[in-house]
Amino acid sequence: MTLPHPNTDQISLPIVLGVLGDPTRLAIVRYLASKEGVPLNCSQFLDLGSKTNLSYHLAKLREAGVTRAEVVGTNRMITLRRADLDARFPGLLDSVIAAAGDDPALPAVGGHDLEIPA
Amino acid sequence: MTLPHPNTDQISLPIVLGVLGDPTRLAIVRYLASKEGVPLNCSQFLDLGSKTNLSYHLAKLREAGVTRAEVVGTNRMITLRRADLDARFPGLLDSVIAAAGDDPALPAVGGHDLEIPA
DNA sequence: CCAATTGTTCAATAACCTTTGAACTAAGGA
DNA sequence: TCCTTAGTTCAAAGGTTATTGAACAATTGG
Repeated sequence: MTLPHPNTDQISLPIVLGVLGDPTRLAIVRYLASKEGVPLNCSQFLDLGSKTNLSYHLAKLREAGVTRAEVVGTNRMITLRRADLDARFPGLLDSVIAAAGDDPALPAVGGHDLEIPA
Repeated sequence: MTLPHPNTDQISLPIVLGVLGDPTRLAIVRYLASKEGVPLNCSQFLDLGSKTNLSYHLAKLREAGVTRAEVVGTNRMITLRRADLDARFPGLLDSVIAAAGDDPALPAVGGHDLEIPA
Protein backbone atom coordinates (compact mmCIF):
# COMPACT_ATOMS: atom_id res chain seq x y z
CA MET A 1 0.00 0.00 0.00
CA THR A 2 2.67 2.50 1.00
CA LEU A 3 5.30 3.25 -1.60
CA PRO A 4 9.03 2.82 -0.86
CA HIS A 5 10.99 5.91 0.18
CA PRO A 6 14.59 6.20 1.36
CA ASN A 7 14.94 7.53 4.87
CA THR A 8 16.70 10.80 5.37
CA ASP A 9 20.18 9.45 5.99
CA GLN A 10 19.98 7.28 2.90
CA ILE A 11 19.50 10.24 0.57
CA SER A 12 22.56 10.47 -1.67
CA LEU A 13 23.96 13.74 -3.02
CA PRO A 14 25.01 12.49 -6.47
CA ILE A 15 21.69 10.72 -6.93
CA VAL A 16 19.72 13.85 -5.94
CA LEU A 17 21.80 16.01 -8.27
CA GLY A 18 21.45 13.54 -11.09
CA VAL A 19 17.71 13.34 -10.64
CA LEU A 20 17.42 17.14 -10.62
CA GLY A 21 19.50 17.32 -13.78
CA ASP A 22 16.47 16.80 -15.96
CA PRO A 23 14.25 19.68 -17.08
CA THR A 24 10.99 17.83 -16.53
CA ARG A 25 11.90 16.83 -12.99
CA LEU A 26 13.23 20.27 -12.21
CA ALA A 27 9.90 21.70 -13.35
CA ILE A 28 8.05 19.27 -11.08
CA VAL A 29 10.17 20.29 -8.10
CA ARG A 30 9.78 23.96 -8.88
CA TYR A 31 6.02 23.59 -9.06
CA LEU A 32 5.88 21.59 -5.83
CA ALA A 33 7.94 24.29 -4.14
CA SER A 34 5.58 27.00 -5.37
CA LYS A 35 2.64 25.12 -3.86
CA GLU A 36 4.41 24.02 -0.73
CA GLY A 37 2.14 22.50 1.89
CA VAL A 38 -0.47 21.63 -0.71
CA PRO A 39 -0.30 17.95 -1.69
CA LEU A 40 -0.72 17.52 -5.42
CA ASN A 41 -1.70 14.45 -7.38
CA CYS A 42 0.08 13.36 -10.52
CA SER A 43 -2.53 14.80 -12.86
CA GLN A 44 -1.45 18.30 -11.88
CA PHE A 45 1.73 17.77 -13.88
CA LEU A 46 0.23 16.53 -17.13
CA ASP A 47 1.45 19.67 -18.92
CA LEU A 48 4.97 18.30 -18.50
CA GLY A 49 4.51 14.95 -20.20
CA SER A 50 2.32 11.93 -20.76
CA LYS A 51 0.80 10.04 -17.86
CA THR A 52 3.29 7.21 -18.33
CA ASN A 53 6.22 9.54 -18.52
CA LEU A 54 5.20 11.41 -15.38
CA SER A 55 4.83 8.15 -13.52
CA TYR A 56 8.44 7.45 -14.47
CA HIS A 57 9.79 10.85 -13.42
CA LEU A 58 7.80 10.95 -10.20
CA ALA A 59 9.13 7.52 -9.27
CA LYS A 60 12.68 8.77 -9.84
CA LEU A 61 12.09 11.77 -7.59
CA ARG A 62 10.54 9.60 -4.90
CA GLU A 63 13.28 6.95 -5.02
CA ALA A 64 15.93 9.65 -4.75
CA GLY A 65 14.23 11.04 -1.64
CA VAL A 66 13.26 14.37 -3.18
CA THR A 67 9.51 13.84 -2.95
CA ARG A 68 7.11 11.86 -0.83
CA ALA A 69 4.10 10.10 -2.32
CA GLU A 70 1.17 9.09 -0.16
CA VAL A 71 -1.55 6.81 -1.45
CA VAL A 72 -5.01 8.33 -0.94
CA GLY A 73 -7.66 6.35 -2.74
CA THR A 74 -6.68 6.17 -6.38
CA ASN A 75 -4.50 9.25 -5.99
CA ARG A 76 -0.86 9.62 -5.02
CA MET A 77 -0.45 12.84 -3.13
CA ILE A 78 3.00 14.27 -3.84
CA THR A 79 4.93 16.59 -1.54
CA LEU A 80 8.46 17.94 -1.46
CA ARG A 81 10.62 16.44 1.30
CA ARG A 82 11.90 19.88 2.19
CA ALA A 83 12.68 19.28 5.85
CA ASP A 84 14.56 16.09 5.07
CA LEU A 85 16.52 17.66 2.24
CA ASP A 86 17.32 20.75 4.30
CA ALA A 87 18.56 18.57 7.13
CA ARG A 88 20.75 16.49 4.86
CA PHE A 89 21.96 19.16 2.42
CA PRO A 90 21.46 22.60 3.98
CA GLY A 91 20.71 25.32 1.46
CA LEU A 92 20.82 23.05 -1.56
CA LEU A 93 17.13 22.90 -2.34
CA ASP A 94 16.68 26.65 -1.85
CA SER A 95 19.49 27.52 -4.22
CA VAL A 96 18.26 25.06 -6.84
CA ILE A 97 14.72 26.41 -6.67
CA ALA A 98 15.93 30.00 -6.78
CA ALA A 99 18.10 29.22 -9.81
CA ALA A 100 15.27 27.36 -11.52
CA GLY A 101 12.92 30.27 -10.89
CA ASP A 102 15.08 32.51 -13.04
CA ASP A 103 15.35 30.13 -15.95
CA PRO A 104 13.02 30.84 -18.89
CA ALA A 105 14.31 27.73 -20.69
CA LEU A 106 12.73 25.38 -18.18
CA PRO A 107 9.27 23.99 -18.88
CA ALA A 108 6.49 25.19 -16.59
CA VAL A 109 3.15 23.85 -15.56
CA GLY A 110 0.97 25.78 -17.97
CA GLY A 111 -1.68 28.28 -17.03
CA HIS A 112 -0.91 28.02 -13.35
CA ASP A 113 0.68 30.66 -11.22
CA LEU A 114 4.17 29.83 -10.02
CA GLU A 115 4.21 32.62 -7.46
CA ILE A 116 3.01 31.96 -3.97
CA PRO A 117 -0.19 34.04 -3.54
CA ALA A 118 -0.16 36.76 -0.90
CA MET B 1 44.68 26.68 -28.84
CA THR B 2 42.08 27.82 -26.35
CA LEU B 3 39.43 25.30 -25.43
CA PRO B 4 35.71 26.07 -25.82
CA HIS B 5 33.83 27.27 -22.72
CA PRO B 6 30.26 28.53 -22.40
CA ASN B 7 30.02 32.11 -21.23
CA THR B 8 28.35 32.78 -17.93
CA ASP B 9 24.86 33.42 -19.24
CA GLN B 10 24.96 30.21 -21.26
CA ILE B 11 25.48 28.03 -18.20
CA SER B 12 22.38 25.87 -17.80
CA LEU B 13 21.04 24.70 -14.45
CA PRO B 14 19.89 21.23 -15.51
CA ILE B 15 23.16 20.62 -17.33
CA VAL B 16 25.21 21.70 -14.30
CA LEU B 17 23.14 19.52 -11.97
CA GLY B 18 23.36 16.58 -14.33
CA VAL B 19 27.11 16.94 -14.61
CA LEU B 20 27.50 17.12 -10.84
CA GLY B 21 25.36 14.01 -10.47
CA ASP B 22 28.34 11.77 -10.97
CA PRO B 23 30.61 10.73 -8.09
CA THR B 24 33.84 11.13 -10.03
CA ARG B 25 32.99 14.64 -11.18
CA LEU B 26 31.73 15.60 -7.74
CA ALA B 27 35.08 14.46 -6.34
CA ILE B 28 36.91 16.58 -8.90
CA VAL B 29 34.87 19.64 -7.97
CA ARG B 30 35.34 19.02 -4.27
CA TYR B 31 39.07 18.76 -4.72
CA LEU B 32 39.21 21.90 -6.86
CA ALA B 33 37.25 23.74 -4.19
CA SER B 34 39.65 22.58 -1.49
CA LYS B 35 42.57 23.97 -3.50
CA GLU B 36 40.82 27.07 -4.69
CA GLY B 37 43.07 29.58 -6.37
CA VAL B 38 45.64 26.92 -7.21
CA PRO B 39 45.37 25.80 -10.84
CA LEU B 40 45.73 22.04 -11.13
CA ASN B 41 46.62 19.95 -14.10
CA CYS B 42 44.78 16.78 -15.03
CA SER B 43 47.40 14.47 -13.54
CA GLN B 44 46.40 15.60 -10.06
CA PHE B 45 43.19 13.63 -10.43
CA LEU B 46 44.61 10.31 -11.57
CA ASP B 47 43.43 8.68 -8.32
CA LEU B 48 39.89 9.07 -9.63
CA GLY B 49 40.25 7.24 -12.91
CA SER B 50 42.37 6.53 -15.95
CA LYS B 51 43.86 9.32 -18.00
CA THR B 52 41.31 8.76 -20.74
CA ASN B 53 38.43 8.69 -18.34
CA LEU B 54 39.53 11.89 -16.62
CA SER B 55 39.84 13.59 -19.98
CA TYR B 56 36.20 12.67 -20.55
CA HIS B 57 34.95 13.89 -17.16
CA LEU B 58 37.00 17.08 -17.25
CA ALA B 59 35.59 17.87 -20.69
CA LYS B 60 32.06 17.42 -19.33
CA LEU B 61 32.76 19.80 -16.47
CA ARG B 62 34.30 22.36 -18.80
CA GLU B 63 31.51 22.16 -21.37
CA ALA B 64 28.92 22.61 -18.62
CA GLY B 65 30.70 25.75 -17.42
CA VAL B 66 31.73 24.34 -14.06
CA THR B 67 35.46 24.49 -14.68
CA ARG B 68 37.85 26.48 -16.81
CA ALA B 69 40.80 24.87 -18.57
CA GLU B 70 43.72 26.93 -19.74
CA VAL B 71 46.38 25.52 -22.03
CA VAL B 72 49.87 26.07 -20.64
CA GLY B 73 52.45 24.16 -22.60
CA THR B 74 51.41 20.54 -22.61
CA ASN B 75 49.32 21.08 -19.48
CA ARG B 76 45.72 22.09 -19.04
CA MET B 77 45.38 24.13 -15.91
CA ILE B 78 41.98 23.53 -14.36
CA THR B 79 40.13 25.96 -12.10
CA LEU B 80 36.63 26.14 -10.67
CA ARG B 81 34.50 28.88 -12.26
CA ARG B 82 33.32 29.94 -8.83
CA ALA B 83 32.58 33.58 -9.58
CA ASP B 84 30.60 32.70 -12.69
CA LEU B 85 28.64 29.97 -10.94
CA ASP B 86 27.95 32.19 -7.93
CA ALA B 87 26.73 34.94 -10.21
CA ARG B 88 24.45 32.63 -12.14
CA PHE B 89 23.25 30.34 -9.33
CA PRO B 90 23.87 32.04 -5.98
CA GLY B 91 24.62 29.63 -3.16
CA LEU B 92 24.40 26.52 -5.28
CA LEU B 93 28.07 25.65 -5.45
CA ASP B 94 28.61 26.31 -1.76
CA SER B 95 25.78 24.04 -0.72
CA VAL B 96 26.90 21.28 -3.08
CA ILE B 97 30.47 21.45 -1.81
CA ALA B 98 29.34 21.52 1.81
CA ALA B 99 27.10 18.52 1.22
CA ALA B 100 29.85 16.65 -0.64
CA GLY B 101 32.28 17.35 2.18
CA ASP B 102 30.13 15.36 4.58
CA ASP B 103 29.74 12.35 2.34
CA PRO B 104 32.02 9.41 3.12
CA ALA B 105 30.64 7.51 0.12
CA LEU B 106 32.23 9.88 -2.37
CA PRO B 107 35.64 9.06 -3.82
CA ALA B 108 38.49 11.33 -2.82
CA VAL B 109 41.83 12.26 -4.25
CA GLY B 110 43.99 9.88 -2.26
CA GLY B 111 46.65 10.93 0.19
CA HIS B 112 45.95 14.61 -0.21
CA ASP B 113 44.38 16.86 2.38
CA LEU B 114 40.89 18.05 1.53
CA GLU B 115 40.91 20.74 4.22
CA ILE B 116 42.09 24.21 3.42
CA PRO B 117 45.31 24.68 5.41
CA ALA B 118 45.30 27.39 8.07
C1' DC C 1 -22.68 -4.23 -10.63
C1' DC C 2 -20.84 -0.96 -14.19
C1' DA C 3 -18.18 2.62 -15.65
C1' DA C 4 -15.03 6.27 -15.07
C1' DT C 5 -10.84 7.99 -12.93
C1' DT C 6 -5.93 7.45 -11.36
C1' DG C 7 -2.00 5.76 -11.86
C1' DT C 8 1.28 1.62 -12.63
C1' DT C 9 3.69 -1.98 -15.29
C1' DC C 10 5.52 -3.93 -19.39
C1' DA C 11 8.10 -4.27 -23.70
C1' DA C 12 10.20 -1.84 -27.17
C1' DT C 13 13.01 1.70 -28.99
C1' DA C 14 16.26 5.28 -29.50
C1' DA C 15 19.38 8.03 -27.41
C1' DC C 16 22.90 8.93 -24.38
C1' DC C 17 26.64 7.83 -20.76
C1' DT C 18 30.74 5.60 -18.92
C1' DT C 19 34.77 3.08 -19.46
C1' DT C 20 38.47 0.95 -21.97
C1' DG C 21 42.92 0.51 -24.92
C1' DA C 22 45.27 1.90 -28.90
C1' DA C 23 46.76 5.48 -31.56
C1' DC C 24 47.65 10.14 -31.83
C1' DT C 25 49.34 15.32 -31.21
C1' DA C 26 51.97 18.83 -29.19
C1' DA C 27 55.44 20.84 -26.18
C1' DG C 28 59.78 20.49 -23.57
C1' DG C 29 64.23 18.75 -22.19
C1' DA C 30 68.67 16.16 -22.96
C1' DT D 1 66.96 15.28 -33.11
C1' DC D 2 65.03 11.96 -30.02
C1' DC D 3 62.60 10.85 -26.11
C1' DT D 4 59.49 11.84 -22.50
C1' DT D 5 55.50 13.98 -20.58
C1' DA D 6 50.66 15.63 -20.85
C1' DG D 7 46.62 15.08 -22.65
C1' DT D 8 43.25 14.17 -26.62
C1' DT D 9 40.67 11.42 -30.02
C1' DC D 10 38.71 7.32 -31.77
C1' DA D 11 35.98 3.16 -31.93
C1' DA D 12 33.88 -0.30 -29.42
C1' DA D 13 31.40 -2.36 -25.72
C1' DG D 14 28.06 -2.37 -22.19
C1' DG D 15 24.93 0.07 -19.32
C1' DT D 16 21.51 3.36 -18.19
C1' DT D 17 17.82 6.82 -19.37
C1' DA D 18 13.78 8.80 -21.49
C1' DT D 19 9.72 8.16 -24.04
C1' DT D 20 5.82 5.71 -26.01
C1' DG D 21 1.43 2.83 -26.39
C1' DA D 22 -1.04 -1.04 -24.82
C1' DA D 23 -2.57 -3.47 -21.10
C1' DC D 24 -3.37 -3.72 -16.32
C1' DA D 25 -4.95 -2.80 -11.25
C1' DA D 26 -7.52 -0.31 -7.76
C1' DT D 27 -10.77 2.88 -6.02
C1' DT D 28 -14.88 5.54 -6.31
C1' DG D 29 -19.43 7.16 -7.89
C1' DG D 30 -23.83 6.14 -10.10
